[in-house]
Amino acid sequence: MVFQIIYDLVSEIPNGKVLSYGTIAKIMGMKDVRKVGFALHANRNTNKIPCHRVVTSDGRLASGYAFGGPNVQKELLAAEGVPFISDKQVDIEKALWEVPDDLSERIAQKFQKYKKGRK
DNA sequence: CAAATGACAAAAT
DNA sequence: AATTTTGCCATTT
Repeated sequence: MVFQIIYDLVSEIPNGKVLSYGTIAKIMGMKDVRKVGFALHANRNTNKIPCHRVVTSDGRLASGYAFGGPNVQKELLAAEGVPFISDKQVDIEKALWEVPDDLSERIAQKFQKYKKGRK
């Protein structure tokens, strides 16, 4: 399922970097960013999936439903060296991870393949 | 099976 | 400039 694809990508985010929902959607060629977050929320394997490295488009942390609270998320990010502009806003410009072309292509292909096979 | 839901984002007011 | 509406689709019920 697509959730797994999203998990794969998120799992590749290097330490100290973040991705926005919109970026993930763009990489996957997905037109709906909501289900990106939906995927993360559906999954509670926060120990396996670094969902704290996923932020909103302006670098702010996602809504309060983040695995234990935004404060925890901030802690985790700060501990990884993510630059913060203010209390709950990361410097998205500097912290945004530039996904390697080969990886992004691979992810996109996975999604396309899945989409094609589905129904 | 039809309908509701959802950690967002960009466009339109 | 700030707030509201629209888009959009996999998953779940």
